Amino acid sequence: MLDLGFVRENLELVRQALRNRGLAEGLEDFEEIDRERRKFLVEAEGRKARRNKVSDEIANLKKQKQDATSLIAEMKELGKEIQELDEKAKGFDAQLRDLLANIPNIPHASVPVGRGAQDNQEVRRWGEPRKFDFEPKAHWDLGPALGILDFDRAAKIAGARFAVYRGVGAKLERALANFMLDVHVREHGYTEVLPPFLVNSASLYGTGNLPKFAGDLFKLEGTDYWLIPTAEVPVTNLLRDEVLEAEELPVKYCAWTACFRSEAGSYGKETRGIIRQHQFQKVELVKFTLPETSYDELEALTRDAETILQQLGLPYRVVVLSTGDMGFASAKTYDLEVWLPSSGEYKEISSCSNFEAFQARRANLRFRRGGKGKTEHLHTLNGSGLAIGRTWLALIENYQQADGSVLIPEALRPYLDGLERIVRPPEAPKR
RNA sequence: GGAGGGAUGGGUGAGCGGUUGAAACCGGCGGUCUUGAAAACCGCUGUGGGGGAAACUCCACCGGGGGUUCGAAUCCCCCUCCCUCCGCCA
Repeated sequence: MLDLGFVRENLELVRQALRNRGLAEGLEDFEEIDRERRKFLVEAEGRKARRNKVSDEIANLKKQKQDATSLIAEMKELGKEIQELDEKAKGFDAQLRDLLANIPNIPHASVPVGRGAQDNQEVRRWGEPRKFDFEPKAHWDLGPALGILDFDRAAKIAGARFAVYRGVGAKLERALANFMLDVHVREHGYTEVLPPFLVNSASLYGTGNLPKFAGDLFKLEGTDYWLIPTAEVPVTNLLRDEVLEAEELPVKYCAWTACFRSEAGSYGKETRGIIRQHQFQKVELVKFTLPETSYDELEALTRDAETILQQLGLPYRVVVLSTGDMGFASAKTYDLEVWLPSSGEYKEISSCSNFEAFQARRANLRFRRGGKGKTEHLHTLNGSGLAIGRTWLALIENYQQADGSVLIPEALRPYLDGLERIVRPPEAPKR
C-alpha cells in the first residue's frame, strides 16, 4: 500500500506509475473521495470537540449538585448529528482505503518501462546450454519412463495440475529441498523457519495478495484459512505489528513450504508436465532490511538464489522485469530463468523482488534507529531460492542421457546416498 | 467440543462511568553532580488522522467489531487470540 499523504501530494507521479504498468487508471475518484472524507471528518470532529467540552461541564455541574438537564438534552441532539457525520466519514474512509489497497507499488526508477514480458531485459547469463547429440526429451516423457513421476494416478486422486513423485523421484524432490536450505543457512546466513501452510486473511492482506487476488488462492470453505501461495506470506507476516531495532537488520529467513495456487485464468497454459501445478514446493528467501540498503540486499538475495543453480550446474539467465510484467507489490523484480532443453528456452525458476515499504505499510512492519525516535517502515524483499519442482524438471531435462538415464550433479549426491545416476528400468514399474 | 480466566503504551503492570492519553516501575533521551563513568536526583519520552505558514490546536486509539450513555479503558453483546481444566486426537 502506498502512503496516503504521498499519493495526495504526488498524484501525477502515481498515475504515471500506473500507466507504466499498463493499467487503466484507478485513481479517477481519488481527489473527490479524499475531499469528501475530510469534509465530513472536520464536521464530525468539531462536534466531538464540543461534546467533550460540554461533558466536562456536565460532570462539574453534577459534582456541585446542580441541574444539567438542558445541556444533556442538547448533547443528545449533538450525539445524533455526530453519529450521522461519522457514518458518512467512515464510508468515504472505507472507499479511500479500498482504493489505496488496490493500487500497486510504484516501480523503481531503474526498472525498464514496458508493456509486458517481451520488454524484460536480460541482465546476465551463466553457463552454456548443453549441445545434445540426440533429441532431448521433455520431463513429462522422461519422468514416467523412469518410474519417478506419475500423472495418471495424480489425476485420479486429485485432478489436473497435480503430480505424484515416486521412488527416486520423491527422494530427489526431498534432496533438493535439503540441499537448498543447507546452502542458504550455511553459506548465506539465513535462519531456517518452518511456517504454517495455512494463513488468515490478514496475512494475505499484508503481502498484497488480498483483496485483489483472492481468485488465485485456495480458501478452506467456511473458515478464514487460506492455503499459502508461497512462503512469502507466512514468513513476511512473522514480524507483523512488531518494532525492530535498526541494529537487528537485516533479518534473513529461509523457508521450505508447499505452495498452493488455483491457477485460475491459466487454462490451456503449460498443461503438460509439472511446470504449472496447483501444489508445488519451494524454498523461499525473505529479508527485512533498512530502507537505504534494500537495493543492495536485492542484489545479494538474487546472487544467493543464483548460487543454487550454479552449484547444480544448470545454465540460466537473469532478467529484470519491465513495469508491465512486475507483480502488484514489487518495486523491482529480477527473474532467474533456467535453461530447458526440451523447449529450447529459458524458463522462470525464481523471482526476486524488493517491495520497499509497500508490504511494510500493509503489515505494519517497523523499526527504530538507536532505540529511540520515530518508528519507520522497514523494507521487505523475497525471492525463490528456488522453486523445487521446476529445479527437479530442469535437472532431469538438462542431465538426461541418450539411454534415458539421468546423471546426478556432484553437489546433490550426498543428499541421495551417493547416487550418481537415475537409471531407466527395462519397463516402467507398474506400482 | 465443554467450563473458567485473561488481552492496557518499547517492556512489566495499575486503573470507583466524568481533568485517565492513561498511575507506578523498567527501558530510552536530556540535564544536575563527577576528572570520566556509575550511583543518586530532576525533566522529557505512544501511534494515527484533521486544521494551521507557524506557534499551536482538535479528533480518534487501552485485542477487533457492535451497543447502552450527555459522557466508556471501565457496563452489555458478538468475534479473535492467549492461559488453566475436561473431552477427543496425529
